[in-house]
Amino acid sequence: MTTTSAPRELAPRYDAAAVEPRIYQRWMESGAFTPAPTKPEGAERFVIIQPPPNVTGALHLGHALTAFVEDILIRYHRMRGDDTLWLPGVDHASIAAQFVLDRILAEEGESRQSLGRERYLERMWRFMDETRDFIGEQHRRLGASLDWTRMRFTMDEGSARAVRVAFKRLWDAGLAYRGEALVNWCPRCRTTISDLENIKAEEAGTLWTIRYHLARADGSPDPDAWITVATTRPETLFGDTAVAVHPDDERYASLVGREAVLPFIGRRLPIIADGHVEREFGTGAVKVTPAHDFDDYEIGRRHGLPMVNVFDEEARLTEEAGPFAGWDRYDARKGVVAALAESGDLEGERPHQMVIGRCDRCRTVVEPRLSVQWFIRTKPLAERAMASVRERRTRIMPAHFEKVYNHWMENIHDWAVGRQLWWGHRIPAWYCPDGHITVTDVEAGPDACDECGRPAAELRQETDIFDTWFSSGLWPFSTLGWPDRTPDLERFYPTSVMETGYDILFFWVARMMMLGLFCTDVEPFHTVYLHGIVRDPYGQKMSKTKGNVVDPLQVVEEIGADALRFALVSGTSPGSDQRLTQARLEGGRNFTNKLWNAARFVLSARPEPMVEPAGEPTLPERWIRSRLAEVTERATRDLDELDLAGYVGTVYDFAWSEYCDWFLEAAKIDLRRQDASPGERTRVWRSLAEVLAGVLRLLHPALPFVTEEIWATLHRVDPEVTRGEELLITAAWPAVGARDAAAEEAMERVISTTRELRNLRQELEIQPAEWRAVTIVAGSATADAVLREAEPYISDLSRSKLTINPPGTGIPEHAAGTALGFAVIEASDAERRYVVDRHERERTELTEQIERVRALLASEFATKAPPQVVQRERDRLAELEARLAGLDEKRAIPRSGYSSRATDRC
RNA sequence: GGGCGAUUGGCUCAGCUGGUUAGAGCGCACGGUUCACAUCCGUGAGGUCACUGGUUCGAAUCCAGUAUCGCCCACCA
Repeated sequence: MTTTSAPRELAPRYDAAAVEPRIYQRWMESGAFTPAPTKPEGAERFVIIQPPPNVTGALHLGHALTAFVEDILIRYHRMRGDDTLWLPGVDHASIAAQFVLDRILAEEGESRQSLGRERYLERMWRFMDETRDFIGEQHRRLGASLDWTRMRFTMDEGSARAVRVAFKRLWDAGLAYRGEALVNWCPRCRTTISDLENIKAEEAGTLWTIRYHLARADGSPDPDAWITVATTRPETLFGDTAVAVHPDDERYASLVGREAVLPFIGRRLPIIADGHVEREFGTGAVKVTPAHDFDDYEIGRRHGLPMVNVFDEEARLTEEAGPFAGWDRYDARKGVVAALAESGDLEGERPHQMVIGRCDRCRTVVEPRLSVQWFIRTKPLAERAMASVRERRTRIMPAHFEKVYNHWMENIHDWAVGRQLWWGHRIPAWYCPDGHITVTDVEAGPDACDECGRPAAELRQETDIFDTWFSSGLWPFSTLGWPDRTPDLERFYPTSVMETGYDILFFWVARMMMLGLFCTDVEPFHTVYLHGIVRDPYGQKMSKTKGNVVDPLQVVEEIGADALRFALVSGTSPGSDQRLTQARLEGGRNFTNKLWNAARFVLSARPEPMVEPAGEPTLPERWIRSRLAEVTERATRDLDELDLAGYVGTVYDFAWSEYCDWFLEAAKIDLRRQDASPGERTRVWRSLAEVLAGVLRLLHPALPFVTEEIWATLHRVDPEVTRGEELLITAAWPAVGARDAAAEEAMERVISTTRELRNLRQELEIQPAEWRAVTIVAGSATADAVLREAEPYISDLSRSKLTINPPGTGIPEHAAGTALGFAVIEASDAERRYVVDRHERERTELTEQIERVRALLASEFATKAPPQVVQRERDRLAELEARLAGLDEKRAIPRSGYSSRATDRC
């Protein structure tokens, strides 16, 4: 670390861009991010395994939000002395990585094909080495206190082994199998994709109606008899193996059992009845293409139809398509339609809204494709995963996502885990020439075929790799050493909170639950915290194409990571989207600035010499400490309940509206009093500094940089205030102090009174700089005592030369009511007139209010509401009546004033 | 076709298990050159809590329905 001078003051302006990296460096050097070598005695576990960002990705606001939420929780628990681990990682993201590398290869004049598997993978690893640290670097800039010594990668050795072992166990348990099924195929990525990666949306299409001529006895088409089918995909016609109608559809009843002839190639198609067909749709007759449509596949299976594959892996028509063999699917569509039109068999076409699935990665229209694939049998896994949530062993926040989770789990399909890509974990299955399958978790592969004992040399490994989410699903424990029972696994598993966007609840959270329970017999985390999407100010999703993307790092450069963190976290609510506006960002920046300046004042106000504190604490001192106690309690509770916006808001309000607005101002007055002794000054300053220290501790998880920077100076200036704790990141979370209800109540009245005086001055258009004489007649003995103690504050903060009269002193007509008694302001006749009028209005209002409460108390409310609530209303009525009595009393008194009966208005 | 969520001052959002006069930030109006901060300070205006009905002594809050917006799931070619 560079040696810097050690200033005892803070710079006039907080320069986040300069301070933040320096502070981060200090944290790194302190080792604060890494858990102690052994678990501290009695410490509770708090562990978050970071959702690994894609290795190829640039940091976006979603990552930033995740990092901030997790960092706040980790810092909080670290300060509490819990056994804390936050483990970072990156995901190898098969398809996404391939996508990016393909582009790079294209620039280099190469391609996947030109390189071949081996050289391609070498190139990929080189690419990984170049980009792997990128996202971590960005997280460091955000202030994320991740334990970088435990950095993991879903393609590292540990993950690879976990993948093999998990798959072997699934295979042995009969939960992994290989079979033929219709899967989603992306013709551009040339791989299977999961249901989740197949993004469906309404699109405009065309519905064609086509005549299929009935077959005559010799199999030739009858030119005069036909059945008209409706289709949106004429090009799949070559894969038709039947025509289906509804069993109860009388229009076609006579045709069921006959055959139609497929145009172009003359295949004979049985006309079958199937309940799945909608009579109302199209013509009520549908061509059945089992190899290229999920519905038709089911029909085909029910009726034992042949399944004819007409597309190759790039969705070009195969030899099955006769004259159209080799055509692209969309060219073929046009060609088929044109040919049918020419032959007169195209009956009609009309525009049609339909749902089209596109590849999540490349937006290419997904093609259902019949192929032999590896599957995970998910039903039994899903059962357990649902039970965990139902029985509260894992809690989902917000709770309503439980329904979404259950619904998905209940309707889950088997998971097609194979991908026809190169970059990823290769499925550890070997085939022998006799068709036997051997699955092993041994990296080198099996010695021999499990079934027939053929030697390894004759076995051939599966070329498919796993869906990226398979290794991601093992993440919470593969990162801790599983399948070995490592000390880390023992100490840190299961983890505490899984924080991620609700948009990957199924992709990832659901799979971690299923695989976690299967592999480790325990839920991988206790709480799933789902955050929403960060949108632009108009509620639009951010996207590169819209050009409305906010780059977190740019924001950090401009206003600092703390400010961004404040903006994002104060707007977050689990499960809900938020809009990020300039105003919110400025709010964050302003708050760091406010803190900085408050601290700057505190540091500069330190009296010299510092001596033994002396004297009793003032009302503001007692008040602020009591308030800090309450805020500490609330902030702690908010954090325990994962209400982060609540936590930030609580401390923000306290710091700004109570500490800065009132206590700081009150303390200034005490520190500047001529008659204050050094001991008293020391005491007041200590209160100032200690409460500031309390605020810094409370705020550190939310605004780690600015609080740490202020802390450093505070510690240098007065280590007693920081209790000798040099670094805030490892300082103790504050304990809840004692409350002082009397002080809180009294100070509240002092504040109200001050406000009322300011308000009155403004209404009377008194110049802000002008000091006026004000006499306050205390409303009660208590108020009298409070007034005498608070006189300097009320005076100074309202620019009043204050005189305090005891209760019962005469109250002139132009006195104004305040929380502590009547205030008589030195005034001109016009001003007096104004105050008198003002009080007429007040009197009317008061009378109305009293009427309302009386009516309420006369109603059933009095007998049916809980006694406590009724009592509150009674108390309120008494206070209103007392105030009214005070007003009346005042009016009864001649202007000269004289003593009268005391009334307790306080 | 199912399901979920939202609807609170001009804008963005808080309002827990129903309980006084519904809060905040931004914006707006007025005022502020003193020793933390104009990235600030002070004062103020502004809300039939989407609508209809119900439960209740009492509803922004609970229930039912309606409307609008958004999202998720789904096998009408």
